[in-house]
Amino acid sequence: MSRTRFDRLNCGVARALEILGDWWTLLIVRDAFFGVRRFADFQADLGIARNILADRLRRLVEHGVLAKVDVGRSGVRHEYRLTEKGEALLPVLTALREWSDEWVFGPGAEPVIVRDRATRRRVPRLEVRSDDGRVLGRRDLRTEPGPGASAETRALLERRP
Amino acid sequence: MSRTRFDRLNCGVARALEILGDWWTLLIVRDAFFGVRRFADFQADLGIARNILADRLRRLVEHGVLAKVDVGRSGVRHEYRLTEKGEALLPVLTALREWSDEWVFGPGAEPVIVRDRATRRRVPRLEVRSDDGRVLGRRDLRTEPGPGASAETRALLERRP
DNA sequence: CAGTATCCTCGCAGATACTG
DNA sequence: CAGTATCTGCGAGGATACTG
Repeated sequence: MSRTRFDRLNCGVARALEILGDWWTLLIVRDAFFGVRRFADFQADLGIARNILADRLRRLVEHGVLAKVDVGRSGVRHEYRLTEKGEALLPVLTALREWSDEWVFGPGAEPVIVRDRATRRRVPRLEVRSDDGRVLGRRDLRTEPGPGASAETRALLERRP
Repeated sequence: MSRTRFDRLNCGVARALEILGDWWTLLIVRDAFFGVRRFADFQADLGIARNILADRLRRLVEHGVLAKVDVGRSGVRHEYRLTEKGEALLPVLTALREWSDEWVFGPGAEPVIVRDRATRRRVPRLEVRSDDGRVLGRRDLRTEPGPGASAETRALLERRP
């Protein structure tokens, strides 16, 4: 059988993964954050096959993460630019990079450092926090059905104390 | 040719994706955060094939995200529990869920609401912030080579102003 | 219950040639 | 330059049967 699709699942993580969850997509988005905009530049930087790249870019445009903009004369050049929806992925990429910096590369071996342009200081770690500033872990959180919860989601959450 | 592997790439996002970037892995981790611990429970909840689930669990244990714990008598029951490294993925899952809640489901249609157990209040959005509390977007950030940067990473970052 | 062993099918991906 | 078309194949993923 073919791959199970997640786009009907009543779960935010699943839906996001249906769009972003394959091997290449988030790397393409990362490149977009770094300022890459042209087909050839994505291709050269990632070493991805041209047809795969074309497919991923098309999907990202369909989902509104990137916008394909005609630039220059006669539509022979295009650029792929992050939309607002795309830029909203910054916390996702940041969280992945920070996790990897700490747990895969190890502290002190990060390939990239990110600073606030204004203050020149390193950006504080991305953490789940409460109103009053406490850092929250899994056990500090309580999940409950939201307005968009399906019956299954509701049942699932109630089974789990 | 087979898939390009990312585990030699000098990039945090790529390394993280080499571990987490397939279709199922982050959903398994999400379930673990929800409190799922048993093979059969993962299988029933996700509808994933048993051999694929076994493979993913093994990989997650190898990478230290989950720990396989013998429980009960004579090693006939096991549980998979999040390690510290695994729990450190909370921001990643949170970022994905929040992005999806806002941009895929739309505001007011979130399947799940997350509250701070202590205050009962909803958890503030995960945002990249500066020391002084400003919310930072892509253009507010400056990336530079870190201590673990390879020559390629260094060159890449310098090409991009 | 928690897997392993097999088999099978597509989808993902790479390589290359071609086109407006 | 920015793709499309075509070929090819590995392997991810699904289904099922079996086992300690």
